[in-house]
Amino acid sequence: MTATPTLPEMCAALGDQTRWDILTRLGQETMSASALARVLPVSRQAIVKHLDVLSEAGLVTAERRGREIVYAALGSRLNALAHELDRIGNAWDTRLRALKSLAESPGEEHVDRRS
Amino acid sequence: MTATPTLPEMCAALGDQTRWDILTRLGQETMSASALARVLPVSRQAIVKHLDVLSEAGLVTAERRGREIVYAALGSRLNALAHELDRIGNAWDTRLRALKSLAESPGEEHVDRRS
DNA sequence: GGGAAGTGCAACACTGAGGTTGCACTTCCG
DNA sequence: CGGAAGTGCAACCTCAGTGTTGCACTTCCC
Repeated sequence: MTATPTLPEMCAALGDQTRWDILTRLGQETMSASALARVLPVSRQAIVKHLDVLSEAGLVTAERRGREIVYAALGSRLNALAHELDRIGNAWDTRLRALKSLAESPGEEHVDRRS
Repeated sequence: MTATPTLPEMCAALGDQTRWDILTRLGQETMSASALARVLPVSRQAIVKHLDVLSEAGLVTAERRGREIVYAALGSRLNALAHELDRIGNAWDTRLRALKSLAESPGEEHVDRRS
């Protein structure tokens, strides 16, 4: 068990569509890298790299089964991350409420920076 | 309010150290891009780009205050993401438990794919 | 008015993430 | 044995993300 990945590292591991495709499959049934490559529109080597990232993040387990290696999605790290994010989100909002309750200056114009 | 970002998109927005630096600051006090640039070791333009990403993900709010734009960290989206991740994590683990309880074959060798 | 502070826009550079292909090696099994 | 299936390793390519600099424009305020 290597050092627990940092928060940005965990999120980065989850910040890729292909990796979610893999995780979704592995959440339904355990599969090998080759089996995943047959199902997903990427090469086996690409899948292996993603599995390495996911393994490093503690999101999948690898289990050798004779000639192949079977992977499975692991929920515990995801739950741990969820708890941490929830805690942080609550902290932000409580601070915001505290500021608003004592400042509450009018005439504020909201800006939409989204394209 | 644009379309809600997908799960990988949300995670990708949170998968960068500099953005967490920004969010941490904005979670403590509202600041402008220039103010953040004075505090963090990156240029203002880099900060602006990050703020665009964060705004797109609904993680910060922008409020024009005269000549400057003040940003604040917003927890609601983070909480929503946390709930979704928690739900998914639980689903994975229940499936794993179900499989293990009826397969339970011995002689399994665990492989460590981490470097 | 005019300078200081803040933002907006554009062009550019660099690195790393994601993906591919090719080949060698191990393992299963007819 | 020998082929099929699976994995391991390495070189390579491409592009988007992160960051920079420079300049024009708006806003505040002495």
